[in-house]
Amino acid sequence: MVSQESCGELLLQLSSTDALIRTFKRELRPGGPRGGFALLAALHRCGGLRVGDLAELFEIDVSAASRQLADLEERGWAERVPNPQDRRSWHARLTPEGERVARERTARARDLLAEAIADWPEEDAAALADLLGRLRTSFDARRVRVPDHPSRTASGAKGL
Amino acid sequence: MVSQESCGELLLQLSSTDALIRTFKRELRPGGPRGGFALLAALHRCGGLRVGDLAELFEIDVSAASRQLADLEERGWAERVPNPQDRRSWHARLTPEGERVARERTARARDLLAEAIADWPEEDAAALADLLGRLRTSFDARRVRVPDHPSRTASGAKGL
DNA sequence: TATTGTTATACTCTATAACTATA
DNA sequence: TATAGTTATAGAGTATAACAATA
Repeated sequence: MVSQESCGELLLQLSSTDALIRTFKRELRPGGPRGGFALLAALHRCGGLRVGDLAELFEIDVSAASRQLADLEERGWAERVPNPQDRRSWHARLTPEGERVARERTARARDLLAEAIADWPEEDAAALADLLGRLRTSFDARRVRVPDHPSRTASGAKGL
Repeated sequence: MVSQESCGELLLQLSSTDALIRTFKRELRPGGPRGGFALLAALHRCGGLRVGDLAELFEIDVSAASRQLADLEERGWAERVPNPQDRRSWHARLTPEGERVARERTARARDLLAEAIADWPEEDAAALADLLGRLRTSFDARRVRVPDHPSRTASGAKGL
């Protein structure tokens, strides 16, 4: 059980992290396309994903995921391949050029982060990543228990 | 020094946290106004703040902060009081009704978070809050070293 | 009838630029 | 001339709703 004080403090830091992420994204933007970079990274990491998977991964509506994927296709970075098991859906995957861009962009983001926490001990960075992962897991579990979002069934990939 | 692997993993978890925060905000929205809740909480916590302080706190442009504050004023939750030392700026503060709303909304957010991490040990929640705070500090320090954003001088309140 | 996905539309939020007022 | 803030405008991103196709 977590005390009210700790929850309040964590809430505060999450708000601060929201601002941090916004700035991080903004600084990552110049010199490259912005919309759908997160999708690009997910496809780079996970390989073939359906539109519904992407929507669930980023907790956005399917329509938003569809639009972002279309954007990646227009840039020649992603393509849809037919899904023989279910012809309603497709598997989205990166083109070779998309893979190249994904690698380049991911490296830039990682370097930006590395620069900021250069003086951190290794174990702190690992601990933060671990705790954030568990926070996401706890939140996803809560949403399943409270079925206010019937459109989200929490069936698929969650890791990113 | 943090390894490339840890940085990559942390980057991944930050992306996931971005999605988490988006959902958290969305679930907090119904039953109340959305825009500017973060400002409301900041004013509730810090008391009188200038528009520039708010912009810096949330890493948004002054114009965005100005607009959000105007929104709070229209709802009767905030007001500007003159600053005798510098008549260009004002101190924004909450009205009694604004204080009430801020308390109610903060409590709801805290409960939502508390529900999600109910089975966490106290020390993990505290550790996560601490690490997120240090992440923000590290990022702010980096931005000062690399003066690409002359409009941000990193002089004021930073805690939220 | 339920599910997967697309498109059209409206809304929220932010950045940029031009502007006013004060230091 | 520099700083604090406001307003107008444009852009990015998301949600809602209506729709088509398949299971």
